[in-house]
Amino acid sequence: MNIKHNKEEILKKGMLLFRMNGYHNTGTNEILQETGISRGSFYNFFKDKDDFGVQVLDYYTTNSVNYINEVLSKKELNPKQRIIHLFEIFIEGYTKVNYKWGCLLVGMTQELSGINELFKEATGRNFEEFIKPIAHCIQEGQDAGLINKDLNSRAMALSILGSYNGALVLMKSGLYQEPLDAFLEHLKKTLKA
Amino acid sequence: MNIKHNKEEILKKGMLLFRMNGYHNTGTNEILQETGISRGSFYNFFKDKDDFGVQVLDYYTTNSVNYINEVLSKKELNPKQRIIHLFEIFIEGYTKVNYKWGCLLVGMTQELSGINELFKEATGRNFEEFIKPIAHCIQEGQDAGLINKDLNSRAMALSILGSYNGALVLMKSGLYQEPLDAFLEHLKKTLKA
DNA sequence: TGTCAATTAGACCAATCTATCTAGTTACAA
DNA sequence: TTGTAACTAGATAGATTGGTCTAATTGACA
Repeated sequence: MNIKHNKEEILKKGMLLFRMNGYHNTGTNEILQETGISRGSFYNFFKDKDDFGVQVLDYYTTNSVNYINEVLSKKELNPKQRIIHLFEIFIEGYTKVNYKWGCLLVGMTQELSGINELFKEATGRNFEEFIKPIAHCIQEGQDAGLINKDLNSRAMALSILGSYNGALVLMKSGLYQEPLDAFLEHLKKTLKA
Repeated sequence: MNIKHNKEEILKKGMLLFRMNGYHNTGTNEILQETGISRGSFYNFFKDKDDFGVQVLDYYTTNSVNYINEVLSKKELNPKQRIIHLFEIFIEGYTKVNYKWGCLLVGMTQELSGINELFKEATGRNFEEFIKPIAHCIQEGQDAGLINKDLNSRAMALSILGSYNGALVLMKSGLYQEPLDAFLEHLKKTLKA
């Protein structure tokens, strides 16, 4: 009696494992064991581990960006409030899992972009997907006079996303909540009209 | 004819390898080959690979912080100018190696802090060493009225260091110079009196 | 029903991983 | 000179790695 699996559940589990334990530190055996899939099936779905890694990353970004779009389209808040709300939600999530997780995209960038062109292409492309909706919402805020125009919307999105990622790294390093609070303060100041 | 090695040259080479290729992606064999040291010597100097990793990280931080202290004590610049100058120098360095490197401390945090208590202790402790001199210089600038007091010096240092680290991640992901420029803009605005 | 491609199972493989172990060498102090 | 501890060399080990291979099974469609 063979068991059928679909790609998405494998990608989801891989996302979890890579995010918690890192790419090189997660073996294919662990993936097989955790998903209950057989080796043959895995290599039927994915060319190799790198191919799987890239697909996991794309899956992560797709889901994250969908969520971002959802939050950033809440009509009961103005554009500036939406941005702040978005990062408050994200940070609350990390607090709830005791600061043990990180952003998969940051992790993969750090671990792989320097040594593997396939992943470098993927991380750059995926970051662009994150930047787009944030820059768009900032632009809205700027047009409405709610957010200053010291930087154009893309540069401001880059600066904010960068600060956020850096705060997550500091959090994970053992500084916990403090850098996250500092980031939120910084964010509010950055957006000030 | 046995060859004598000293710990520092091994640490230096390990630093280079971990920084370029990551911790899990660098095997002990590669370390032995690159340093020319024998397996026996390596395990005479270091308890195991993790012990080596932590010592490499400490070595990296000690050197970096020494350099930071040097730059931040240049009397021909005022405290605010020194901070800006510091990050401009760092960024110039990354530009020169074609954005291929990253901060070892960020890399080790991302790869190891979530799964290894030894490294979590080390990364937190090492980040504190980076924060100290920066916060100190900010405090000087605030006392002199050159830097605003929207945040206390430590929180501002956290925010800046976080933003810087995040910008390096974006750089490495394939966005190259753009996030670095956005960071420098942000830095100047953050410090504005 | 018969056919065929997609999928699954898991044994197997070569390469690589970290770490240990023994034997030999060196430096230095008594 | 001898004793001792630090250091070096490199063979070896056992576990684990990513990936391949063959055979069996499945599902969809002719």
